[in-house]
This record gives sequence, structure tokens and C-alpha cells, in this order.
Amino acid sequence: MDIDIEFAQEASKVEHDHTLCVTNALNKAEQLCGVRGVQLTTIRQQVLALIWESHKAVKAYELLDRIKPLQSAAKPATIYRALDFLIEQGLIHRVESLNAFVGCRCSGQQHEQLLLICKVCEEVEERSAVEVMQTIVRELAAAHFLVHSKAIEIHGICAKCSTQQPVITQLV
Amino acid sequence: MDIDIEFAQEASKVEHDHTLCVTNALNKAEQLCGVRGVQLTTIRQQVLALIWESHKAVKAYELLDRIKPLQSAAKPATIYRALDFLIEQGLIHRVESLNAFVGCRCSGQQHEQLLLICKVCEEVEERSAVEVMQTIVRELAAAHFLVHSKAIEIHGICAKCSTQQPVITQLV
DNA sequence: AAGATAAATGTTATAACATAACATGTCGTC
DNA sequence: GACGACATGTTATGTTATAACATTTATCTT
Repeated sequence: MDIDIEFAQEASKVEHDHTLCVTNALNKAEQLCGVRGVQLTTIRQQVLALIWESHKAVKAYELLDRIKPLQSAAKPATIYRALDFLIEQGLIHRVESLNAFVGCRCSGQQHEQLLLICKVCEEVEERSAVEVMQTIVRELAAAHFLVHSKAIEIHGICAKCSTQQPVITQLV
Repeated sequence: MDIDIEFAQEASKVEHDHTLCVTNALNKAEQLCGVRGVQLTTIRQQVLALIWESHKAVKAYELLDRIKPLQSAAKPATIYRALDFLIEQGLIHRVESLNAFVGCRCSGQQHEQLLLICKVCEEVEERSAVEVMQTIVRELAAAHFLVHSKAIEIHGICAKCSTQQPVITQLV
């Protein structure tokens, strides 16, 4: 069984070069923080890197466990402060419906996106969904509602999982 | 100051007959549960009524405090079970970004709606937003994503508050 | 009506998520 | 080197939610 699991992880990793995702995210973050004159400290970098270890949404206490080998003094506040910073800088999304956090590819640009959350592989996909946003803006204008922030989270089954694992999709 | 507060509450109550909201919600719930052959028990009814006491999203432990005079044995599970039932039946919405719950006007019909959450008065407005939903459906079809559920939550300032209290809107 | 079954609630305990408040350290600037 | 701003360390606690098992209540069957 261990072998199967490892194999599956391997397979999903092979689909794209994930180390590239991580280094891209870190580079972009460093650059953005430089421009903005804010500090991407070691802890903040480590938390960002841990979040980017997968495309799944990660829980705060999971991050805490995973940062401990690197920061033995880490406490909940350590993580939550780093998360607050990363969210402020638009480097990660908070997934409200999961109480979890996921790396943001759209850093710097418009940050509010559709989040597509797969029940099978648990990965979160961002979609800028320009048309959707425009329609929402129109709807809110009609309601005379002044927007501060949006959370648009869709749960379901992603393209990969619905084609690759039709049996599992029946069970969910 | 007490007088001012009471006056404000009075004013907001006067804007619509809120007892009607509550009785409507309870009647509709009773009818729906009857048709569906599920039990709208005393506890469930009380929780629904408590949620409908305002148009604000209410926290679970707030409900727990408020139900205790009626159900002295109430514990967290009492509330969460009732909430689970009411959500299953589409009688309330869970507001993911607030960890709170609000009465649903659209019970029975399509349940997934835009939730407009006002930072000033804290009231939650539902909008069926047909166009928005259609656009989202199209976007998700393009992404080959099979939807199970949607949470679309907009935070900002409602029409009432942005016209009535321009000073406060500056502070938020 | 008696007994079987399913549904709801009671009860205890604990898990999971998040923040407050104050102390200490680090770094740039005057 | 004193100061201020920011980041982090540290302790404690607040808030949200569920698990697991016992008991009661409702419903169905005969």
C-alpha cells in the first residue's frame, strides 16, 4: 500500500514541475515585497514555501507542525502572523469555507478570484473569471452595495478528477 | 445614550414589520418539513426563530446562550445539530466567512445565492442574482468543473447604511 | 397495545481554529 | 548608544466544532 500511495503522489507531481511553482512563488514574493518596502522575513518565506508545497489548501496548525523542524519555537501566533502578512500582501488566499490557506498565482494583479475546490484531490484552482466579476459588479451596483471584498468559493470535482476517476466521483 | 440606542433599534424595526419575517419563516419551514416528512421539532423551531430574530448572521454559541432560557439542558451539540438540520433543509445559510448563520428567504427554491454582508449594520441580504449564477455556470463549464455547492459572499456597505450614515462609512 | 426500529436529544469530553496581551529581540536612523 | 518601528517569543485564553456513547421520543409493524 505504501508503494501505491507513493506512486500516486509521484504521478501527481509528475504532471507539472512543482518545484517551479514554489520557486516562482518565492521569487515573485521577494520581488513584490522589495518594491513595496515590506519585509519577507525568514519565517514568512518558510510559511509561504510550506503553503506552496502543494496546490491544496493548508490548515494553520498543519503549517505549525510542518514549520517546527525549521522554527522550533513556533507557536500558533507565529503562523497566524505570517499568514496575516501574506494575505495582506496578496500572496495567499484564505479559503473561508475550509478555514485554510492556499498560494495565490495572481499576486500583484487583481486578487479576487473564483476558487474552485476539488473534493477528490483537494486542490484549489484560481480563475480570474472576468465575466463573472463584471456580472457581480453590475448586480451589486443594482443593489447599491459598496463592495469591500469578495469570497467566491465553488466546491465540486475538478476536470482531472472527473475524467480520471469516474468511480470516485459517484461516491462523493 | 440608552435612549439613543433604543431609538435606533426602534427605527430599524419600524422599517419593516419584522415579526412578519419571523412568522413567515416559521410557517414556511413548517409547511416544507411537512411536505418532506421531516420533523421540525421544538428545538429546531426555536433555533430557527432565534436566527430570524434579526437579519444579521448569528454565531452558534450566541444561539446557545439565547436558547438556554428555553432549553436549560442545551449544549453545543444541541445547537449544531439543529443548525445541520436547518441547513440540510435549506432553511438557513451558513455564512462561511463569518462562521455564522442567517435565515434564508429562498427556502424551497434554488438555494444558492449571493450573500451581501454589510459591515455597518451587519445585516445579510440575499440576492438570487440569476445572471451571476449563469455566468458562473458558464465559467465552470469552461473549466470542466462539476459543481456541488457554491459560497458567494460579498462584504461591504449596504444601500441603507451608505446613504444614511456617510460618516460611519468613512471609518470602516 | 407490545415490541422493534429509527430518529432525536442528552451528556461528557476533547479537538480544531484563532487571538489577546505583554515581553524580548533586531535593525535602521539620528 | 538612544530611540523608534517592526518582528518575534511567550503565556494564556477565547472561540468554533465534533466525537462518542447513553437515553429518550417518535414511528412503524404486527
